[in-house]
Amino acid sequence: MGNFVLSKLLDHGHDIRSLNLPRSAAPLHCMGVSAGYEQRRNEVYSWDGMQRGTAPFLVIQHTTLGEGRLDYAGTKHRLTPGKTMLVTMPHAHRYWLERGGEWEYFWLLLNGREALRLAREILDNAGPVLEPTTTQIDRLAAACLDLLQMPEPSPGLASTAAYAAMTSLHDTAFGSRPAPERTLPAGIARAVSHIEANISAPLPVERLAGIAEMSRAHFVRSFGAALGKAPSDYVLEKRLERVERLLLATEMPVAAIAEASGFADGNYMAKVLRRHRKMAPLEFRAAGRRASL
DNA sequence: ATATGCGACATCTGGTCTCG
DNA sequence: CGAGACCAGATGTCGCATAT
Repeated sequence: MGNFVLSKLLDHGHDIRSLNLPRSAAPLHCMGVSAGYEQRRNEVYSWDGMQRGTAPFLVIQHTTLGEGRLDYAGTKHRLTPGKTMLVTMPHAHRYWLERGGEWEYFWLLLNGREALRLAREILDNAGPVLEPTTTQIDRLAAACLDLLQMPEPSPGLASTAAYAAMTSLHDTAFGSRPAPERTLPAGIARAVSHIEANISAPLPVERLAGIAEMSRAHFVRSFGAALGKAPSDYVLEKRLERVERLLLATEMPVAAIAEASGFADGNYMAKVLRRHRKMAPLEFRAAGRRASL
């Protein structure tokens, strides 16, 4: 009967660690910021989800002993051993230790768009309190231990640990059930289908926001929450997919492909392709042809 | 409580141009 | 056709205000 990694974490003893990583030139969207393993007893311990700034992040806290309390938008939960709490900030919730109580847990603090997107999906589906299987707990504990013990922290390693934690929670919340058809908010869905239908036309964010009937700032926020990436990134990906298809499936010249894919000219298209695929257009065409022989 | 709008900001990118 | 320098304008964010 497992929990091998969990016991290693318990052996590791109480500890807290914050990683102060430099801002990367190529941002990772699921990032571990800090982690810890602690015991609280007979003390005042309370966190309010509205009082922790406005920069969004999320906390995963898994109880190993004792009991914590969570008030999540009016619903009260008991956090007993084996239960994992997932909360995002800012949000109307509070978690605390009852007077005279005892609470032992390990926790991870993450940020990044993808981490928040996953958290939102999990919260929508399963709520803020999860009961992972033994294996899933071990995966969480391993991620926590990784963040605590990482000898030379780097954005990549911190992201790997954070992703491991989120995917464990994902499995807890969704298991192997088939995905329920994704329902995007109506405005975002309108914008997305407009993008797909008009990929060869200019698609400035301002106009997409108009189609979604939102302000530009709010549109970018909602789009990121729903799809895990910025609108311009999404558009660029769609354009690139089209460019690649046309390069491989047709003999169209570069300039024509650029126009058909929404790029102003072949020159710029080549620059983008090079940045994302490390290949010039005709090089990509040749390489693809070679690979399919 | 939550969703949305507003305006300012620093940063990034699309598009142009030159050259090989 | 492709690489690279350049920069106005576009983009993503933030803190805060307002609406539902």
